[in-house]
Amino acid sequence: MVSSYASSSRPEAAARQAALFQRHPAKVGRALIGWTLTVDGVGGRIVETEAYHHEDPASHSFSGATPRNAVMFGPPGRAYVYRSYGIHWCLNVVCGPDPGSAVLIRALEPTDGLETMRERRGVAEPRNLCSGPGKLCQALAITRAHDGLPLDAPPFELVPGDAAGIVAGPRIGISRAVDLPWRFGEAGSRFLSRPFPRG
DNA sequence: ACCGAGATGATCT
DNA sequence: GATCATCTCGGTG
Repeated sequence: MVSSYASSSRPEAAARQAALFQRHPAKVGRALIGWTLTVDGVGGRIVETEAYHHEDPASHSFSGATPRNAVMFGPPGRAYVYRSYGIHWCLNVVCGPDPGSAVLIRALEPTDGLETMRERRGVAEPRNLCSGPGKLCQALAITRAHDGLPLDAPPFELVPGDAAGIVAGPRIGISRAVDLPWRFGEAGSRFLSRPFPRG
Protein backbone atom coordinates (compact mmCIF):
# COMPACT_ATOMS: atom_id res chain seq x y z
CA MET A 1 0.00 0.00 0.00
CA VAL A 2 1.36 3.39 -0.98
CA SER A 3 1.85 5.89 1.80
CA SER A 4 0.04 9.17 1.42
CA TYR A 5 1.51 11.01 4.36
CA ALA A 6 1.89 14.66 3.55
CA SER A 7 4.46 15.19 6.27
CA SER A 8 7.26 12.94 7.51
CA SER A 9 6.53 14.03 11.07
CA ARG A 10 3.05 12.55 11.19
CA PRO A 11 4.09 8.89 11.68
CA GLU A 12 6.51 9.95 14.41
CA ALA A 13 3.83 11.94 16.16
CA ALA A 14 1.36 9.07 15.86
CA ALA A 15 3.87 6.62 17.33
CA ARG A 16 4.67 8.96 20.21
CA GLN A 17 1.00 9.44 20.95
CA ALA A 18 0.26 5.71 20.81
CA ALA A 19 2.95 5.11 23.43
CA LEU A 20 1.73 7.98 25.56
CA PHE A 21 -1.86 6.76 25.70
CA GLN A 22 -0.88 3.19 26.67
CA ARG A 23 -0.41 4.19 30.28
CA HIS A 24 -2.42 4.79 33.43
CA PRO A 25 -4.70 7.79 32.85
CA ALA A 26 -3.07 9.72 35.70
CA LYS A 27 0.28 9.51 33.90
CA VAL A 28 -1.37 10.46 30.62
CA GLY A 29 -3.20 13.37 32.20
CA ARG A 30 0.05 14.74 33.61
CA ALA A 31 1.97 14.17 30.36
CA LEU A 32 -0.62 15.95 28.21
CA ILE A 33 -0.12 19.30 29.95
CA GLY A 34 1.62 21.58 27.44
CA TRP A 35 0.51 19.71 24.32
CA THR A 36 -1.49 21.63 21.74
CA LEU A 37 -4.94 20.40 20.71
CA THR A 38 -6.83 21.80 17.74
CA VAL A 39 -9.98 20.93 15.79
CA ASP A 40 -9.93 22.19 12.22
CA GLY A 41 -7.09 24.49 13.23
CA VAL A 42 -8.86 26.02 16.24
CA GLY A 43 -7.62 25.37 19.77
CA GLY A 44 -4.67 25.82 22.10
CA ARG A 45 -2.27 24.42 24.70
CA ILE A 46 -3.71 21.93 27.17
CA VAL A 47 -3.31 23.46 30.63
CA GLU A 48 -5.71 21.32 32.71
CA THR A 49 -6.75 17.65 32.69
CA GLU A 50 -8.37 15.03 34.92
CA ALA A 51 -7.83 11.26 34.96
CA TYR A 52 -10.62 8.67 35.22
CA HIS A 53 -9.94 4.97 35.70
CA HIS A 54 -12.29 2.00 35.40
CA GLU A 55 -11.73 1.13 39.08
CA ASP A 56 -12.55 4.70 40.06
CA PRO A 57 -16.11 5.24 41.37
CA ALA A 58 -16.20 8.71 39.80
CA SER A 59 -15.59 7.34 36.30
CA HIS A 60 -18.35 6.79 33.78
CA SER A 61 -16.78 3.37 33.13
CA PHE A 62 -16.92 2.22 36.77
CA SER A 63 -20.10 0.16 36.31
CA GLY A 64 -19.10 -1.34 32.98
CA ALA A 65 -19.62 -0.60 29.31
CA THR A 66 -22.84 1.10 28.17
CA PRO A 67 -23.84 2.73 24.89
CA ARG A 68 -22.67 6.10 26.19
CA ASN A 69 -19.20 5.08 27.37
CA ALA A 70 -18.53 2.37 24.77
CA VAL A 71 -15.62 4.32 23.28
CA MET A 72 -13.83 4.21 26.67
CA PHE A 73 -13.54 0.44 26.25
CA GLY A 74 -12.10 0.68 22.74
CA PRO A 75 -8.65 1.56 21.41
CA PRO A 76 -6.60 4.27 23.18
CA GLY A 77 -6.08 7.63 21.53
CA ARG A 78 -9.69 8.16 20.50
CA ALA A 79 -12.06 10.88 21.63
CA TYR A 80 -14.77 10.05 24.17
CA VAL A 81 -17.34 12.86 24.01
CA TYR A 82 -20.37 12.94 26.27
CA ARG A 83 -23.11 15.41 27.09
CA SER A 84 -22.87 17.09 30.46
CA TYR A 85 -25.91 18.37 32.33
CA GLY A 86 -27.93 18.15 29.13
CA ILE A 87 -26.27 21.29 27.78
CA HIS A 88 -22.53 21.02 27.38
CA TRP A 89 -20.14 18.58 25.72
CA CYS A 90 -17.00 17.23 27.36
CA LEU A 91 -13.95 15.76 25.62
CA ASN A 92 -11.81 12.88 26.87
CA VAL A 93 -8.82 11.00 25.49
CA VAL A 94 -9.19 7.24 25.85
CA CYS A 95 -6.22 5.54 27.57
CA GLY A 96 -4.88 2.01 27.80
CA PRO A 97 -3.89 -0.63 28.35
CA ASP A 98 -6.68 -1.19 30.86
CA PRO A 99 -10.10 -0.74 29.22
CA GLY A 100 -12.35 1.98 30.56
CA SER A 101 -9.79 4.70 31.26
CA ALA A 102 -9.71 8.24 29.93
CA VAL A 103 -8.40 11.76 30.50
CA LEU A 104 -10.84 14.67 30.57
CA ILE A 105 -9.50 17.78 28.82
CA ARG A 106 -10.55 20.57 31.19
CA ALA A 107 -8.91 23.75 29.89
CA LEU A 108 -6.83 25.18 27.06
CA GLU A 109 -4.69 28.26 26.69
CA PRO A 110 -6.13 29.59 23.40
CA THR A 111 -3.51 29.90 20.68
CA ASP A 112 -5.19 29.24 17.32
CA GLY A 113 -8.41 30.65 15.85
CA LEU A 114 -9.15 33.17 18.61
CA GLU A 115 -11.76 35.01 16.54
CA THR A 116 -13.60 31.79 15.71
CA MET A 117 -13.67 30.89 19.38
CA ARG A 118 -14.96 34.33 20.33
CA GLU A 119 -17.83 33.98 17.87
CA ARG A 120 -18.74 30.50 19.08
CA ARG A 121 -18.52 31.41 22.77
CA GLY A 122 -19.99 34.88 22.63
CA VAL A 123 -17.27 36.26 24.88
CA ALA A 124 -14.11 38.20 24.06
CA GLU A 125 -11.57 37.58 26.82
CA PRO A 126 -9.08 34.79 26.02
CA ARG A 127 -9.26 33.72 29.67
CA ASN A 128 -12.94 32.86 29.23
CA LEU A 129 -12.79 30.98 25.93
CA CYS A 130 -11.54 27.53 26.98
CA SER A 131 -11.33 27.63 30.81
CA GLY A 132 -13.55 24.60 31.42
CA PRO A 133 -14.48 21.31 29.75
CA GLY A 134 -17.80 22.60 28.41
CA LYS A 135 -16.37 25.93 27.34
CA LEU A 136 -13.56 24.42 25.30
CA CYS A 137 -15.91 22.05 23.49
CA GLN A 138 -18.08 25.01 22.53
CA ALA A 139 -15.03 27.01 21.42
CA LEU A 140 -13.70 24.10 19.32
CA ALA A 141 -17.20 23.01 18.13
CA ILE A 142 -16.77 19.52 19.58
CA THR A 143 -19.99 17.47 19.72
CA ARG A 144 -21.19 13.87 19.72
CA ALA A 145 -20.10 13.78 16.06
CA HIS A 146 -16.51 13.57 17.35
CA ASP A 147 -17.18 10.65 19.71
CA GLY A 148 -14.87 7.77 18.77
CA LEU A 149 -12.68 9.72 16.34
CA PRO A 150 -8.88 9.26 16.61
CA LEU A 151 -7.07 12.32 17.93
CA ASP A 152 -4.06 11.87 15.63
CA ALA A 153 -6.05 12.50 12.44
CA PRO A 154 -8.16 15.37 11.06
CA PRO A 155 -10.15 17.23 12.16
CA PHE A 156 -8.09 16.77 15.32
CA GLU A 157 -4.45 17.61 15.70
CA LEU A 158 -2.39 16.92 18.81
CA VAL A 159 1.10 18.41 18.89
CA PRO A 160 3.64 17.55 21.61
CA GLY A 161 4.66 20.36 23.92
CA ASP A 162 6.07 21.08 27.35
CA ALA A 163 4.93 22.80 30.52
CA ALA A 164 7.04 24.93 32.81
CA GLY A 165 5.65 23.11 35.84
CA ILE A 166 2.83 20.75 36.79
CA VAL A 167 0.49 20.98 39.77
CA ALA A 168 -1.94 18.29 40.93
CA GLY A 169 -5.03 18.28 43.13
CA PRO A 170 -8.49 16.80 43.69
CA ARG A 171 -10.88 16.66 40.75
CA ILE A 172 -13.72 19.12 40.29
CA GLY A 173 -17.47 18.62 40.20
CA ILE A 174 -17.63 15.01 41.38
CA SER A 175 -19.19 13.48 44.48
CA ARG A 176 -17.31 10.19 44.70
CA ALA A 177 -13.57 9.51 45.13
CA VAL A 178 -13.24 13.21 45.84
CA ASP A 179 -9.78 12.92 47.41
CA LEU A 180 -7.96 11.30 44.50
CA PRO A 181 -5.36 13.88 43.29
CA TRP A 182 -6.00 13.22 39.62
CA ARG A 183 -6.48 16.77 38.41
CA PHE A 184 -3.42 18.22 36.69
CA GLY A 185 -2.56 21.72 35.55
CA GLU A 186 0.20 23.93 34.33
CA ALA A 187 1.70 25.81 37.25
CA GLY A 188 0.86 29.50 37.15
CA SER A 189 -1.46 29.29 34.15
CA ARG A 190 -4.10 32.02 33.90
CA PHE A 191 -6.32 29.78 31.75
CA LEU A 192 -7.44 27.16 34.30
CA SER A 193 -11.11 26.43 34.99
CA ARG A 194 -10.35 27.15 38.67
CA PRO A 195 -7.21 27.68 40.75
CA PHE A 196 -5.57 24.69 42.38
CA PRO A 197 -5.74 24.50 46.19
CA ARG A 198 -2.88 26.37 47.94
CA GLY A 199 -1.04 26.95 44.74
C1' DA B 1 -15.39 37.84 46.01
C1' DC B 2 -18.88 34.25 47.07
C1' DC B 3 -23.33 31.80 46.71
C1' DG B 4 -27.76 29.96 44.78
C1' DA B 5 -30.52 28.67 41.13
C1' DG B 6 -31.95 27.48 36.52
C1' DA B 7 -31.11 25.51 32.06
C1' DT B 8 -31.80 20.91 29.77
C1' DG B 9 -31.33 15.84 28.46
C1' DA B 10 -29.16 11.32 28.85
C1' DT B 11 -28.45 7.82 32.10
C1' DC B 12 -29.32 5.12 35.95
C1' DT B 13 -32.10 3.37 40.25
C1' DG C 1 -37.52 10.43 40.07
C1' DA C 2 -32.58 11.49 41.02
C1' DT C 3 -28.13 12.31 39.50
C1' DC C 4 -24.98 14.35 37.01
C1' DA C 5 -16.81 14.85 35.11
C1' DT C 6 -21.12 22.39 33.74
C1' DC C 7 -21.95 27.22 32.83
C1' DT C 8 -24.12 31.67 33.35
C1' DC C 9 -26.48 35.02 35.58
C1' DG C 10 -28.27 37.65 39.39
C1' DG C 11 -28.08 38.45 44.24
C1' DT C 12 -25.33 39.89 48.26
C1' DG C 13 -21.00 41.45 50.91
